[in-house]
Amino acid sequence: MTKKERILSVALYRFAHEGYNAVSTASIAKEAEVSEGLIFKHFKSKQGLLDTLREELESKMAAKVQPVMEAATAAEALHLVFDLLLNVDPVDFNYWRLQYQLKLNEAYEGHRSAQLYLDRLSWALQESGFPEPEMEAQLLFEIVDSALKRIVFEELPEKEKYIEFLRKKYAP
Amino acid sequence: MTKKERILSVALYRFAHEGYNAVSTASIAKEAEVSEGLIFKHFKSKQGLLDTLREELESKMAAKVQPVMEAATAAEALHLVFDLLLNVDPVDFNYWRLQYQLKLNEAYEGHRSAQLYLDRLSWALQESGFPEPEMEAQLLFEIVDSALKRIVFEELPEKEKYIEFLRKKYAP
DNA sequence: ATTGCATGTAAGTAAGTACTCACTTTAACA
DNA sequence: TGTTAAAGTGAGTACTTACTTACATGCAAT
Repeated sequence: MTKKERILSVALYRFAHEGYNAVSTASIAKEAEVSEGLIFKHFKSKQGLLDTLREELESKMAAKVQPVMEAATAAEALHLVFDLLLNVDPVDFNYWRLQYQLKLNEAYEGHRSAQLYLDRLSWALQESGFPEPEMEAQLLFEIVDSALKRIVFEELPEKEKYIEFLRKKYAP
Repeated sequence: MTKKERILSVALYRFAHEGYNAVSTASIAKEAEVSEGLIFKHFKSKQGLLDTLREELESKMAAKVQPVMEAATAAEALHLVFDLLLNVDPVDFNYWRLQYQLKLNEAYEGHRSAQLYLDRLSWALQESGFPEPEMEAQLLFEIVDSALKRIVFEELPEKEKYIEFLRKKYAP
């Protein structure tokens, strides 16, 4: 692990758990055992450090969603939505926690890709015979999002049971 | 409006929109047009100011949930869950936004009263014939919570339509 | 009248903030 | 082997932070 990677790793953990503003560059440097100046050599500013983490986060999000976007049939797409929840890698938990931190403040641009995902859900639900596919898609989106949140914050002990319970409602 | 109330009002708005750590006592004092020292006279510390807001928030939450807890029948309880969403007072939006800020970090003690609310939903859903009332209650809780979130962050334009869509699923 | 007390302010303080700068070390390569 | 560029440091910068202190004002009760 290079020093640069150590900075990123510490920053990800601290930003995800305590929030961007609560964490100082000095404390990141100390925990990563590097000089504070090195943070600014590599990332130009504290915001630049966050931006780097956000880029990593966004590519992870895109990869996660891809199977649903590329599924051959509507039924398969709906099935894969729940696989996505079953397969969250604990190594990535802090990236998702960071996402929930970022979503709160700034108007956060997950909007563009989120709309494509919503449209895809809407299409799949219509194909599957749901009478109000658009609202149903919005609801399903919120359900999956809140389940993901509970998973990464380790508040969902009976994960598998709960996900199967959800799946029955949309992809029986 | 007394100076004390002005401090609380500015702090609520800023904490809710920007987050506790991003807002300085100096900037609160300036916006409320009082001296910075007065904040510490009244609230002892910045954390004390937040605690005061949190107490107000908690009593507002208890009042919101009360009708559901005291409903005579299960069907009425479920019906009232959605009224709760329809009747959120825009004047209180910042209190709910603050709640979503606080929930993220600290382990936030909404847990005790949340469990009572969950038990109540579980009971109502069982009475209404849902086969898995506990998971269904958990799900309903998340659905209502995310709808409230979208309402107070003004991301739900067709509020009434969406709430009726939800109500049909639980209290037809 | 005088005490006491809550409300209020202006001007501090020490510690912490993000960030810079002059400098040294490391390591690949002509 | 000497040159070059990146990686890395540690001590500084100007500024902001939460909080304190000394002092002023109005006002009710003794």
